[in-house]
This record gives sequence, structure tokens and C-alpha cells, in this order.
Amino acid sequence: MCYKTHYICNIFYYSMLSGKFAITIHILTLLNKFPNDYLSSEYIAGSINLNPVLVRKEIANLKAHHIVESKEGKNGGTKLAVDSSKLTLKEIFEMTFETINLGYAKNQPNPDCPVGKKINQNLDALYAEMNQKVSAQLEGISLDDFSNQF
Amino acid sequence: MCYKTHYICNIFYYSMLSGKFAITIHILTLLNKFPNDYLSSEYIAGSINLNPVLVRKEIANLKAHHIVESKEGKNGGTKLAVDSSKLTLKEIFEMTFETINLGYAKNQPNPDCPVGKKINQNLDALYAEMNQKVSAQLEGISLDDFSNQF
DNA sequence: TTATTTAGTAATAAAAAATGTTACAGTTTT
DNA sequence: AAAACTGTAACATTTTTTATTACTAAATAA
Repeated sequence: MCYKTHYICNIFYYSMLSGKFAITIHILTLLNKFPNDYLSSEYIAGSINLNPVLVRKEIANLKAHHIVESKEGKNGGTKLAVDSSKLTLKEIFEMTFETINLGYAKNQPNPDCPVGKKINQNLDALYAEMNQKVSAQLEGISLDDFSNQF
Repeated sequence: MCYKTHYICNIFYYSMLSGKFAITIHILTLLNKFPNDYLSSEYIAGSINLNPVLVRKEIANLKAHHIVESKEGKNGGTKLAVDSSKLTLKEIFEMTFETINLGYAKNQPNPDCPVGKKINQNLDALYAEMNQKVSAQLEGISLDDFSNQF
């Protein structure tokens, strides 16, 4: 559910951007509007109103999934590397590591209580079904569909 | 999406428990297992492995929705006040103020950008459809159904 | 009728998560 | 070379979530 932000002394620290999906789809929508240009993180950040470093982090994730390509140096930036009519929101959803659920209690429940012992398992089952429904919805929408609403 | 935790000088402060739904359903499942007893927040907290004060806060929310009733004083506690076969997970979902979504970017996007101007509106529409699907699923499951899995 | 156990809830503290900033090395173009 | 970028580490700040303490009021039981 996370991406690497940095590591110090061989220990990884992760940080999840809760707006990850929203930010990523915003980035992709912009890229799709200008399919021939390399857009800079500064420019994209100006539309999202977000720190450019955070934009570059999301772009790093997209690059890892080969959805975008970027060019360093002057006049560099990022552009789409895939056909936006074939990229579905489901894929974007999965790339941003989101999972639909209604949460879990933070601490491990009491294993000596019949309810505590099984609660997370039963919630998992409920949430899994939820994810299927949501995935089916998102699979039917392409980046291009989404982007054409603007 | 919240419940009142406290207020100071007429200003309300809210805090959302991210495990609110999970905690609430855990509480209700326990109550449904012992429909004739008043269970104490201490006992319930022991099953969830959570601070009793937080359990009482969720119970306060359930009381406000007339789902449970509680009794103060010695041998006091809380018990179900409704028929568990008629209470659906959708109602619990709504009582815990959850909304299914994939998040929003934190800051207000740039209104001068065509994408920034409409992004949240378009996300809203996407998320609204998601909520409908999830609600339909949750409406089909009663507390009793859920509770019988244990 | 007093001690005890419980809910209710305010206030505050602590922990965790999310977001923001600075800094700088490395690339590419002009 | 200078300038404009990406990439990413390190750290700072803010926000959210969870935990704790403390106390009042209510009900029961001894």
C-alpha cells in the first residue's frame, strides 16, 4: 500500500499518500491532454497544487509500471507511454496500491475470544467482495474515458 | 465522518476513528452473541484489544442511533436495542460515517486549469457510483448474518 | 447508607500517517 | 558553461488516530 520514499542505513521507510489515486489520475489526465509534450513536475504540481517532489514520487511509481516515460535535463519532463484508451482505472487503482475496505481495528483482537479470533478474517471476506465489485466498475473505464470528461 | 470527542470553549473538535466500522461491527457482534446481557465497555475492549474509552465513544454513537441501550452503575453495560436480523451492514456503514472513495488530493487544485477545475467533481461522480455498488452489497447482509459466521 | 462498579465525557498525551521542504547530484539542452 | 530539468535523500511539519488520565454521575449490592 506504499511506495519507497527514502531509506537510511539500509532500513526502508515507507509512506502512503492517501491521495495517491487522485493525484495519479490527475497526473495521467494532464499527460493525456498533451500527449506530445513532456510536462514538467513543476507544471503538473501547479495544477494539483502539490509539492513537485511529491509529483515526482508518483511519477516514479508510474515509471516503474511503464505507464509513463520521462526525460531528464532541460526541457525534460514526463509523457504517457501507453495508449490511454487501453489503460483502465482498475490498473491505476492497483498501481496506487489501494484496497477498498472499511478498515480494521488497529490492535490485534483477543485470540481467546471467538469473535476476536475471527473478526478480521470475516471482515476480509466482506472486503474482498467489495473489491470485486469496485474493480469491475473501474475496469470499465479507461483513462481516455475519464479524461474526456474534462 | 466523525464523532464528537470533546469541545472546548464552544468549538467542536472531531476525530475520526479509521477503524470505526470494524470496531462498531465487533461491538455489535458481541452484543448479538449475548442478547440478554449488559456487556461492559471493559469486557468489549478486552475482545477488541482497545481502550475502553474508545469503545464507549463508539457506543455513544450507536446510542445516538438507537441501536443499543446502556445502563449506568454497577452491573451496567450495553445491550442491543434492535432486531439483529433487521439491522443491515449498510446501516452500520452509514452510522460510522464511512464513505467509500479512493481519496482526494489534499489541497484545492488550480481552478485556472481545466483539469484542476473539474477533477474533484469527476472523482466525486466516480466515487458515488462506487458507493452505490458497495451499499447494495452491504444492504444484503444483516448483523445476524454476519454474526452467525462466528 | 456506603462502597463499588459502571457509563459518560473532557482534557491531554502520544503515536502514526501524510504532506511539505530543502538540498543536491546527475542529465540534457542551449 | 549556464540553465532547466529529474531523481531522491533527509528531515520538518502538520494532521489524524489512538491512548490515557481524571473525574462526575448513576445504579447496585452489601
